[in-house]
Amino acid sequence: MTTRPGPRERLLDAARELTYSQGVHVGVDAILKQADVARRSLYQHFGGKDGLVAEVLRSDGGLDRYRRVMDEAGDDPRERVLAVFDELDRITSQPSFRGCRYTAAELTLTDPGHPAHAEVRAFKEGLHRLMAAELTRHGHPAPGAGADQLLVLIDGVLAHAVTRPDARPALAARALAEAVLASGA
Amino acid sequence: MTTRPGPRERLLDAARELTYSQGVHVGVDAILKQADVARRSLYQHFGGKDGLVAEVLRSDGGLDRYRRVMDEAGDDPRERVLAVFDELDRITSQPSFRGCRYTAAELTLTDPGHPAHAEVRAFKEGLHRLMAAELTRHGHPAPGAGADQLLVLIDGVLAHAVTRPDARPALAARALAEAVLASGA
DNA sequence: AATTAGATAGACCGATTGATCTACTGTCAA
DNA sequence: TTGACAGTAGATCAATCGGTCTATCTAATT
Repeated sequence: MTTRPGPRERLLDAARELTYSQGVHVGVDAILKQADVARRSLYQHFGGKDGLVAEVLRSDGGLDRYRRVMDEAGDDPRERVLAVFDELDRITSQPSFRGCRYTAAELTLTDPGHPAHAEVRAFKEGLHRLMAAELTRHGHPAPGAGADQLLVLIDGVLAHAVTRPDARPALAARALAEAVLASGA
Repeated sequence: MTTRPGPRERLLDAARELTYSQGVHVGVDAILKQADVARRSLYQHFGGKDGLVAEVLRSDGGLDRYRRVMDEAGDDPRERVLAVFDELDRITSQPSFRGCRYTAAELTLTDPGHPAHAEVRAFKEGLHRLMAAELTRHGHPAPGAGADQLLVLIDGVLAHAVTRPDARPALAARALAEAVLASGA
């Protein structure tokens, strides 16, 4: 049998799910109820709701997902980058898709001092490094600028698909990603 | 002297400013205070906070801004489209920039029945028509798909610039917009 | 001058927010 | 057995939320 995860893990899992489906403004009560955890445990482990939300973003493993998708696409940098947009098309086509967790946190949390902002920035910087590395291997003349373009495309897909998923923005972006890759022919 | 606008206009102005700088979760009290309007007037004119927020989006005139920017760029469709991204670069470089009002509303308001969602959709559909018209004049072989690409770029710029404004995402997107325009050579 | 509609001021409501607190339970090690 | 500790359960707190209410005032219409 599988041992039930500890309160800390249960809190993270519940918060991860609820903050995505309901937004970061879910009540603490709802998270506690779904995690089946005592109120005190939340403040013991994370100091408060802000700390929990930030830790959800930090431990989300979003970068690993991108890495895995690219690794499954093989060795060719071109195929690896394009595979990201194929995956985005799958993700944004699901009914449960509700936008990018990081962008949503950035736009929803008004307070500039909220610890979540640092996690969002760290994530996007990490993604930038990831893409720049691929472009470097591909022989792109300006991997940094090219990665900026890819990030705009990714964020654009995730933002636009919330309102107009039927437009299949990931496919539209895929074609433009080919243009980015063509820069380093 | 200029006559003071009526309560309805003052409410819209205050809500427009506060929902952008503080997010749509600003309290009704803050809006009433800044508008210097009685509580009752809000419910008389808009039925409630939801109605006010939706009307702010509907009456924002965002499409007119895009039209104006393009008109000031002259007649050439290519120049008109690229001018949009030059303007986006200016907007996203301002310290007061806090992201796209429509995307923020879409991501922040969890309730699918919120009247704001219809306004967001109407705005983006209108923008799509606007861009498709330019591409048609430009001789683009698939104006609808091309407009989808431009919208992804625009949303991407506005989403990405919140976290990484120094990357100048509008300039990165501008180069890709040229690729979109080149499709209809 | 009388009537009426719109605006103002502010008390008030129930619900919910995030957070703190005390008291109790179970487990494991010394 | 004792003590330490993490977790549970739940009362409780002040603050805030959106919304309704009554009462008063004002300005335009009749």
